[in-house]
Amino acid sequence: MALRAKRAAKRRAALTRGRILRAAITLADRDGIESLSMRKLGTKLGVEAMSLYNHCRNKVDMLDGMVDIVFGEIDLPANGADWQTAMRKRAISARQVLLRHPWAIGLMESRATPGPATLRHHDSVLGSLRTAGFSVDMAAHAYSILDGYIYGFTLTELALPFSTSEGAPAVAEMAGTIMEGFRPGQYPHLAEMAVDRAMKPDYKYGDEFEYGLDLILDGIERAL
Amino acid sequence: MALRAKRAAKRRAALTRGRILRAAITLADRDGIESLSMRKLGTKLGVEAMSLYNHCRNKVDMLDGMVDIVFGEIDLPANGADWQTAMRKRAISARQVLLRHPWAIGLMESRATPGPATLRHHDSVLGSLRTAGFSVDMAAHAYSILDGYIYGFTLTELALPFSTSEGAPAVAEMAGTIMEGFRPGQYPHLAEMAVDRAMKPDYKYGDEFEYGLDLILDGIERAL
DNA sequence: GGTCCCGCACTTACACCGTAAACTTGAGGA
DNA sequence: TCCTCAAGTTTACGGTGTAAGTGCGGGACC
Repeated sequence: MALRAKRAAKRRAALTRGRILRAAITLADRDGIESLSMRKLGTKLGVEAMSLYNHCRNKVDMLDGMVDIVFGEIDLPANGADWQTAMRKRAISARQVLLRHPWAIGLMESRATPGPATLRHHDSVLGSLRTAGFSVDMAAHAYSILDGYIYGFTLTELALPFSTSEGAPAVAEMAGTIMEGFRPGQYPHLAEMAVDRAMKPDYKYGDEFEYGLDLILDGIERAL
Repeated sequence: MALRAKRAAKRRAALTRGRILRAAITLADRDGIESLSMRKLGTKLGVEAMSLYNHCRNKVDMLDGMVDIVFGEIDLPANGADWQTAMRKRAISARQVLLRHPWAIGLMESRATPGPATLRHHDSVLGSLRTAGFSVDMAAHAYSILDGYIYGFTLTELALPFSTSEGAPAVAEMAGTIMEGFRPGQYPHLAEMAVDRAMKPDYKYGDEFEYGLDLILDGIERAL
């Protein structure tokens, strides 16, 4: 009866696996994954750390859940479009999601058990390719190369010592200070690259992404 | 004078940044990076944890050093060969090194300060491309796409729930048990892929690597 | 309405972590 | 011989994940 009202009247909304995971993602986005602890997460939810263990088997299980939510944020390939535009949109969405949650890509390494959103995503991508006429082998090739590129590019991008959103001034400065420490001519090609590109005022490494993506999509089409 | 002999006569060989880093890499390779602690590393070297801080500013500095050593293990592109074979060999070497040190790829994400071996490697690759006639822009494109693919593919490969060396039986079994939990037809394309490929006795995901690599190399050549 | 049960949050405790700060020690140079 | 100083040790502190036990409050039954 007034069960709902009573629940709401309790000092805090009911703790839930979903609520925990969402709060954990928010915290990880803001402060980085290495600073995410059960105690801090509990505090944020107005609860003791140990209460979280009523909803997550352990921290690893929680991280699994977080990764699966992130995967769920990636756009699934649209059904109607041709495979190239479908894969292109999916790749761009995936990169955006991974940039939004920089910790997620580093976690993938150790996630052994894919969650439902992850599986649904994979199934949907494979379905899109098969519908477009890809053989099973060719779909596997295409998926492998595309996902490899998406993850790897974004990983590299995140490793760069500046936030992608602030952009050019930061990287120019950074490249400058890094190069200062060298003997002149020690890394000539690196220096050339820095002067010609990285230190230009409108340089954004992220712009490279679509160049490589299109090169790969062309290559796949030709291989069909 | 007999300084050398005296040093050697001390109960243990002198502690050195290099010796620490090599021991840390061995430990990380064996037990995983998350289990590498200063105390365990000290014990392995016959020394207290705090002694390590005489040679490494802190743990992050030590991890930086480890990553740089790993980078140094990757073959530099040979000078004489044409750029395609040079890049091909480098990519294959990089994948092998990263598989040997699975923790390294996850660490790259947060390394802000590249070490000397890392810089030398980048400079050498860029030099190889520029010598082959690539423009600065085209060299940047090629490097970005190749490295993205190498890291991403290897990351994906490491995320698979089986060691690449043991190969087919493990993944077949794994794919089987994962699929068991689903409603039939829930992930039809995933199931098709599993049956057609992953559960075949001689399936190795690693074989995909060179397919994608060659597709990318072809694409780059055509873009020249 | 009274009773019981049990889910869920809490408390306590433990082993481990990175590292700051103060100490000991032993060899090299003056 | 004494001083200096680099390099290893000891101690300590605040943090971590989580096992184990406690207690409360609402829902379900008699």
